[in-house]
Amino acid sequence: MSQSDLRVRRTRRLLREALVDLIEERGFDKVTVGAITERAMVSRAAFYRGYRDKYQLVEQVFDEAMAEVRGTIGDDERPTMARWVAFFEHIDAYHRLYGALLGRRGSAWFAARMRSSLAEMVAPHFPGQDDLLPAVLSGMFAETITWWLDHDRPGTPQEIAERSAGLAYALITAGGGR
Amino acid sequence: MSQSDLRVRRTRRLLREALVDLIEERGFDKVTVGAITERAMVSRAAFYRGYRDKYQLVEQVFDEAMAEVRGTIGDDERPTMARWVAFFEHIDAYHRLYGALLGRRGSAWFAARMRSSLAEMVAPHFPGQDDLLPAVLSGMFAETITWWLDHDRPGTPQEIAERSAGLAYALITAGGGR
DNA sequence: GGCTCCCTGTCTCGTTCGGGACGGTACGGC
DNA sequence: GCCGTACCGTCCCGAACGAGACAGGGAGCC
Repeated sequence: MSQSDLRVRRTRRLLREALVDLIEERGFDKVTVGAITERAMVSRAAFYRGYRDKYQLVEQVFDEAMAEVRGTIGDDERPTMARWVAFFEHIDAYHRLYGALLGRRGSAWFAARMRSSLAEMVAPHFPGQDDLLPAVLSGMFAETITWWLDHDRPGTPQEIAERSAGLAYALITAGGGR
Repeated sequence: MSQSDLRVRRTRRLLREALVDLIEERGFDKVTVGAITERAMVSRAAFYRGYRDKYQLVEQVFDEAMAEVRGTIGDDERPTMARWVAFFEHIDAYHRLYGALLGRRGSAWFAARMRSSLAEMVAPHFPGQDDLLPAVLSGMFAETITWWLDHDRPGTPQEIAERSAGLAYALITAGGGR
């Protein structure tokens, strides 16, 4: 019920945008709940009705974005080039969010969380193995994204997707044989 | 009381921004109340609690901006160059609003209203005369602003202020002698 | 040790808001 | 003609919200 209430969706959106603004301005560590709510024109009480703290806000914003990209990419297919491209197009569309969270002003806590999320997305493609390869792949992947965003996204999403895919396949054929 | 409620101020701001967006996109005439509230993430009921119709929204947004510029310029001084510059700096800061309202996609109704507002600002400087000179001055003034905004504000506010002031003084010395 | 700030997280009460339905008007297609 | 569609403007009621106060926790400074 309340999930679809326009006020709830609006509050979430305003808080999300204020969060990204403030991370860009002063870095995640220096962002306070009061500053977020002031920028968002939302009361602190409303913030705490929806979130435990600023960390949970980041998690939820991130989860929503990941859910969206999972939806557009699809779950059960093998990794094709179209899916790589779709992923980087998603990063491109949300570049302010990811750049703020993963960049120099982001938080190490979140970067680690993102790597583990990526590992979970990758792992099903390598059944019956331990989780070293997914972990390394996701680390490489996260690093590629961070580099791309920190350098203001040079080239098109297609190009960076192709380069990233090339690196990943090299890693898989080299170390994936067991 | 309710004027200072954060929700009221937020609603006004969201509606104002949505209005400017939509005028830029489709022109004032094609903007509906439903489209404004949808873009602003505000209910139609909330809109009608605050405004009679879209025209009153524009009027109030415009009145707020004019009140602000009157405040920064001051009321009782003679027109100095500093005041001309301050005025164009205001136009510059709110260029999306004025560009949307006065430009090709704006409304003739509003442009006329703006001219008469400018005439009211100018008239006190020419006491004891009929109102032809203020009317002509404000028309020229409005035209200058419209031209500047439609051409993406070439030059600095200072430069356009100086040119505009030069034109105005020429008009005054020519026709103001009576 | 004190003291002052600033921030956190929680709560209550009165206000504003959204959902949704209503009747009315205008326009266009068949 | 008679439909369907779209927008307007108004209303009620329950839900979300803001204001403001509260206790508690650091960090810095004298």
